[in-house]
Amino acid sequence: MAAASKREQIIDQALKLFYQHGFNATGVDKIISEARVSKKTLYNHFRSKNELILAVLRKRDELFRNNMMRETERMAVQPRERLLALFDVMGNWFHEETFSGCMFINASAEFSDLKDPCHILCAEHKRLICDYIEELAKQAGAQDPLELAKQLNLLIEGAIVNAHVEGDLEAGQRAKRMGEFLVDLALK
Amino acid sequence: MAAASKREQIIDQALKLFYQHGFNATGVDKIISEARVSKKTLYNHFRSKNELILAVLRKRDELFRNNMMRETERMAVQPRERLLALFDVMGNWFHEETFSGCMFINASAEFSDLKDPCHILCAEHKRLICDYIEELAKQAGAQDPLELAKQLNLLIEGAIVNAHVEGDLEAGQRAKRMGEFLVDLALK
DNA sequence: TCTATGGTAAACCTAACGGTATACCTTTAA
DNA sequence: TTAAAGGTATACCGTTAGGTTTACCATAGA
Repeated sequence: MAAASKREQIIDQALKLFYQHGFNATGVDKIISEARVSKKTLYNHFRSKNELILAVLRKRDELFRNNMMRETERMAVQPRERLLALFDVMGNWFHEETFSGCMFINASAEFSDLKDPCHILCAEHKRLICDYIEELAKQAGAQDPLELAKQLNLLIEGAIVNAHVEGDLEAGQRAKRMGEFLVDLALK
Repeated sequence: MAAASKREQIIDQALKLFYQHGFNATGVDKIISEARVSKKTLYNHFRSKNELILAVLRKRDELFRNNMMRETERMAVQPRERLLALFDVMGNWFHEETFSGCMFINASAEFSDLKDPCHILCAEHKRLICDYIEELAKQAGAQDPLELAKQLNLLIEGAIVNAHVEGDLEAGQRAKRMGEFLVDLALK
């Protein structure tokens, strides 16, 4: 099998395990066993477990944001409606069986030092999501697109935590109702 | 030294370490060394590391909510103002040097199974906080105190994540502005 | 005064951790 | 055809994990 494919195989399995059980709780032995590769192969592709974690987070960021944007733009056409569709996309995610919170919030909990490369990647991910919301807010003609984006982003993060910690699957709808007020306010 | 005191000593040090570095990343050897007790003593008081974690979470819940209520009620007298003072209390917390996010959100990330005793305790903590906000909302004469409480709770959780993951210390103020809007709406 | 009780240090247990080394096998391209 | 590249399994490394055991010491209540 091609090297690139092995690499993806490792990342994909590591992503599943890290997401479901956490980073420190998941050993490399478990990863190679699930990915059906040898330890040598893993260490050929990644210098250390930490490098693998970074690769996993980068892939997750890519997958998550692509999916978020694709779904949002599929569900609504007008910018204002797209801002609100964001909450529906989140709500659907909460209802998935494998939902286990936001991987980047989870990672920040385990790598809490703000200067830790993993934590930096998490902050970057959140910033990119905020950028996307700001772009939608601009298209919708918001008075202060950045402020609206930060507000909606805060609502989304609150909803994710609500859904994960308290198991409140309706958090997406609640956040959407709150978001509607803010969007109306920002667009009027 | 009295037994009860040793127990508290262990819990206090474990709390610091778990909060700063996470649960799985903190070994019992580190805890006993920092708490200056022998391993035997730790295992006399706690059946396992997991039991210690539960004890730590219970203590953190008690300390955190007591402080939250005390500070909120010290900062404002009128129920409406107390609802908003909650965000100031959070904002001040974010600015503390030792701030490392919400310990219960962090714990939920490492013990992601909803049926895990640790996760259950985290959900309970969040519910108790919501109960307190609901009580304030009732006193303020909100039309739907539970709904308002859930909304403000979501804002608080969003602000905590914002502050921790992105290092945005102004998240408390942003959440307060959003909260003001919702409180006005719920009281009119 | 005696004896639990609960403390101590330190050795020890097994299992798992992240990571390396060895030896061999398969694919692929010059 | 051959040799490099990258795969495999497996054994191994030192360290650390959670947890137990041993032997001894200090205090306090009957």
